[in-house]
Amino acid sequence: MSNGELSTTYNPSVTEDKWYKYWLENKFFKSTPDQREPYTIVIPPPNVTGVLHMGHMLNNTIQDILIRRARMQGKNACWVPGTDHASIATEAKVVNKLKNEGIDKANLTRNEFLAHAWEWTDKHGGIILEQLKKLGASCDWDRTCFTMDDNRSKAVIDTFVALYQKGLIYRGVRMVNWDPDALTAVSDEEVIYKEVNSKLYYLKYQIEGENEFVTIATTRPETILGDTAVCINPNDERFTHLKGKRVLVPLINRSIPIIEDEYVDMEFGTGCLKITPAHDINDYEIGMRHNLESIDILNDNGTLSEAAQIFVGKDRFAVRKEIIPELEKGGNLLKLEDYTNKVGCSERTGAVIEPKLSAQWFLKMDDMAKTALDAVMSDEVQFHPAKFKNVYRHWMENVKDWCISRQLYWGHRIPVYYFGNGDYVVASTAEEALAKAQEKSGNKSLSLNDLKQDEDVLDTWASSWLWPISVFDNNGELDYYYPTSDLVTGHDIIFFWVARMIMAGYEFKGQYPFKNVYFTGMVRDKQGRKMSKQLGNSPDPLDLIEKYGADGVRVGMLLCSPAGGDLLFDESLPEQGRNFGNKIWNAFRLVQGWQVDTNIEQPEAAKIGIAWMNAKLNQAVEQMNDHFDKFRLSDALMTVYRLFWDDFSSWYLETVKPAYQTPCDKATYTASIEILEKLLKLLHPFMPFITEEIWQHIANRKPEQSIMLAQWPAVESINETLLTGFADAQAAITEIRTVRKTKNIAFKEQLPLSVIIGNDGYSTDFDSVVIKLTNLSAITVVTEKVANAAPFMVKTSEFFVSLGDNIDIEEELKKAQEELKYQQGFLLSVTKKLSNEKFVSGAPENVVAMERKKQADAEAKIKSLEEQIKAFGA
RNA sequence: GGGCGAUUAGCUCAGUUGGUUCAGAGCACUUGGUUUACACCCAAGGGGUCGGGGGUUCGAAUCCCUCAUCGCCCA
Repeated sequence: MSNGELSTTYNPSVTEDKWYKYWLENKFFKSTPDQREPYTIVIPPPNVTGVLHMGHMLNNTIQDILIRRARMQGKNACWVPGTDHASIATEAKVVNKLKNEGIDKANLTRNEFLAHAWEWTDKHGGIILEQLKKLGASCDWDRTCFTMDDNRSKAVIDTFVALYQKGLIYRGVRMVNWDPDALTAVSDEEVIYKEVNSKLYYLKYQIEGENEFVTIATTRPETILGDTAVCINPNDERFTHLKGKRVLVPLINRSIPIIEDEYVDMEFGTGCLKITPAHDINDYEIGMRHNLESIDILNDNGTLSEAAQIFVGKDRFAVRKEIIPELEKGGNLLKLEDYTNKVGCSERTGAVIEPKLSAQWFLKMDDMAKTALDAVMSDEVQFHPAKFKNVYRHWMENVKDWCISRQLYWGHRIPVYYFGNGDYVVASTAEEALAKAQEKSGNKSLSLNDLKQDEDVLDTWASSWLWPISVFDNNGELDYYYPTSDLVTGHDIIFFWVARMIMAGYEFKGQYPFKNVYFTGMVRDKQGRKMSKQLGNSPDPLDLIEKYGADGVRVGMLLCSPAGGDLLFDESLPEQGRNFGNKIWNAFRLVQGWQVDTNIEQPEAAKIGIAWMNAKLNQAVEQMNDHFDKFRLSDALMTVYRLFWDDFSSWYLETVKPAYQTPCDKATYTASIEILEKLLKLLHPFMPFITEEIWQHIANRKPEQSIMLAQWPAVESINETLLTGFADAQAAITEIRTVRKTKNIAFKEQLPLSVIIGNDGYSTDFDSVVIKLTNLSAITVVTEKVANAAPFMVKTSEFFVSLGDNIDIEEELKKAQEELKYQQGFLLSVTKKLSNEKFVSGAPENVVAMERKKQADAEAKIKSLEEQIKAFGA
């Protein structure tokens, strides 16, 4: 095949789909338990509501790199894909969709609503997974799981029952974060605090039986209707006279006590605090301490309830406006101040969260949290980067019981069954529940109709936390694949998900769920803004793939992704990835275009080039392995990037390539192909498509010979002497090129080079390479300085490019003098160091030896430069 | 308000136990280039008091203190 048949630019769009299909058809992604060591990743299941965004691209690129490398290392690589039902987000989407169709959720039964939700899920739920295929994700698709499919649901329900029986789940009335739009409690982690400009209202409460007032400050004047006390700090001398008295709530004239609690900040507002236990978490706690009544003035939808007495049925924000003129009329409004405070909003619906007292199910966290904390602090589970251990510890040490119930339809229904008088049983199925209920009540005539299942569903994370366990069948698979190897996820869900999976792992399997957690950063735009639909600053990943190829995008993602740090994405990155693909493509085109002539001998330069390239390759594999072990994936990529671009393309290929239209010897051709194949293997985890494309061009391969299944290169011994000698030759080559450039000497014009070999040696072994790459007529070893030449030094060896009439004495003299000055300064600092007795006695031997060598080298250079300057006639 | 982390070249970031390779990489930039694999390219360059100040040490980007700025998490 001549390279005329291959396009000069690589075109990903014609190869990527082809190879993905090929891999799928040959079931290369499939994993079943066998004798090999397993390497397992469970995907962080994307929401069924979502579409692929840049965060997924990053996350899944990383997982695919890890899984492909593990596969090439001969491990049984298993990447389990799946999706998450995302109860509140999905329910909100479905409610919205129904609203647009004129259907009100309130008019639907649970089952009718669920039918709509399932329809929605079936239609949209798999979109992301399909999109991941475009990225090249090598998931075992036969294992695709959904958090609400039968097996996963059973696991969640059984877990609830087991934890309940262990006494870890309890029902309690607690202050929860209430989302008045979604009509459900949400977890602390689902509340986003936003800074808003609001007002601080100063309100006067009349002291009962007196004509005196106390003033309190609040941002939420409508909540006064739920006040059950006014609180002062017992140490506040301004209010000593108020102790033991009562005040009247404005407008409704309810008499409430003045209580004392050190919680009150004497500096803030007026130093008097109104207490509304039903609608503020701190007030609730004070209320508990002082046995205060809680008056819940809000309905679930955020309107005022009968308990408020006035404004009943009006939304809390409307009341906040309307109550002000009333207070003013009653003489209760002292003043208004502008104020910025943070308001909690629902992550899902955006609604302002209302702290609300509510009966919910809770899971005790203390013991589980302790085990999970120890696991991470002792590095039994390793975090990458480790800085997240701190964040994790802080949360774990302050963990609160987990509110696991949600007032929604979409999710796993709580397996609690009530029968008569609020009594209940907990069981996996209604039938079991009935049996338990009959026993508990002693009433054998109870029937299924007498049981009423709890209306609520479980928090989505109550299924996600089981994910590394529940995705495997318990028929031996779980034992083989669990614990999994690595987890790759965003650091934003360290508490939601990672912490809880670790808890679940120890609680249910007695072992960690994964050995390593790789935290990715958040993908931001060039200006550091989070990517969002509202801002419109997020590129569509599929458009990017279309434009730059999946390989290009993968490389682009990785180029800007240090572990855990946010990454500033911009299109120059996938562009760089695409360019790299093109570089690889053209290097291949060059090699495969060579005509092989078995009769010609291998040139010396080629022989050296091959030996050197192999040494470089081994060195790079060693470095890459180290980077992979430490989860420094962008460094691993950069290592192979430079190996391919700089060492292979710019140095190796230039060294070995035959002159234009001349054939290549057999040995060089074969070695070049072997080297290229190794490089492709090292690149494969990062760029699966182009590597397979070229791999298949190189030879006719059977399916089982796919590069996907090839062995990751082993590290062979590295010839250090060769690397050093070649590096010296490279330094000389660069110097010669500079001479050509500054003197405007065309490459075609041959030049003679002379060398005086210095005391640390210059190996003439590499002369053939130097001659070829700089087009020299000859290299001559001399003992005297050469006149009319441009001099330069590599280490202590002196080189002379003879220039004849091209020489500019003035300029060379100036250069030499500058260099002399620098070397003298350098020598001075080294000498100073060496004459410091403390340094010589205190520093390690090798460091001192190094300094002595620097000294000797500098002295040699100075001597040489001085002679040179003399020769120039100065 | 509490905690955590960061600050290194124009930009994004490495820099592992203080000491060869310690001031680096990629991109960007400058200059030159149709040397037929690649202009999605080649070659050669310029560029940083390692946020400020203080300290420990023979030696600090690295350890300690302090100030400044920014970011994140929690309340």
